[in-house]
Amino acid sequence: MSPTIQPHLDALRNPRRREILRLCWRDPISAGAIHRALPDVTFGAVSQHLRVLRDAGLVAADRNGRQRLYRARRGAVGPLRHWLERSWDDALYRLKLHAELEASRRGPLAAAASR
Amino acid sequence: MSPTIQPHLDALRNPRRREILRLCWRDPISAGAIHRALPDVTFGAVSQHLRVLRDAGLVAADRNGRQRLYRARRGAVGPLRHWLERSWDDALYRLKLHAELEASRRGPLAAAASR
DNA sequence: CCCATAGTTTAGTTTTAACTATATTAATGT
DNA sequence: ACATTAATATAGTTAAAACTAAACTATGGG
Repeated sequence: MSPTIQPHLDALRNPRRREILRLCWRDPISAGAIHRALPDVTFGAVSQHLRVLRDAGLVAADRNGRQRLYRARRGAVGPLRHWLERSWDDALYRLKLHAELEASRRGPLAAAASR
Repeated sequence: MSPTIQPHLDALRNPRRREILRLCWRDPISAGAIHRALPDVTFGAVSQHLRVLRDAGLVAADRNGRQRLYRARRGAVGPLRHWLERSWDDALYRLKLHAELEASRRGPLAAAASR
């Protein structure tokens, strides 16, 4: 029912990883640059976060000489958004209510038939 | 920047809690009924999950005699959805590209002025 | 008041996440 | 080949999450 959102939720749950994802959202950025942007985390920790994000499919890396450029896979956030909409938002629920209301406006018989 | 999504992410990250939230999504349901619907979790654990969901504002409880009826606060999922859209989806990004494209169509000068 | 039912809370344990420090791999320049 | 830079991987530690079992609280019926 919720096929692949678990790793996405796990990845985005961590504020540090959200920050890292933001850092590579617009333009590709090297792991080292990310590390320098986050003063109080070791390089190793950053690399581990990047691995989680990569495993979740939220970022991708391209080799560029001896550094690795990370970029957010922007579309990868879509499924989570979609899941949120489908499963949890009240949009569908309201749609249903609206439909029933419409049906009842067309008269009791029509409303009963539509159920 | 992301004001209150942390507890929501923490709460929804756990599959068990997602299931519990689903159980009280449509109609109010007692804690005991939730427990009975989740065979391999103790009552205590269910109660703890409910507390997390309650603290996150995702469910509310009404007393009904000696039982407590839980119901999902459907609208509470909105902020998370909104945050996802604003922060992470590529919609804004595409909107920006689209605007620049439009500007460039109106001629180089207009495009330059719009920047 | 006493007992049963419905839930919550607490204490303690196990599992998992996040981190540091260190070792290791891979690419480049000399 | 060797040293340097950029990054990943691993081992071990600490902190947080999830769970169980048992104690506790509150409500309603006799």
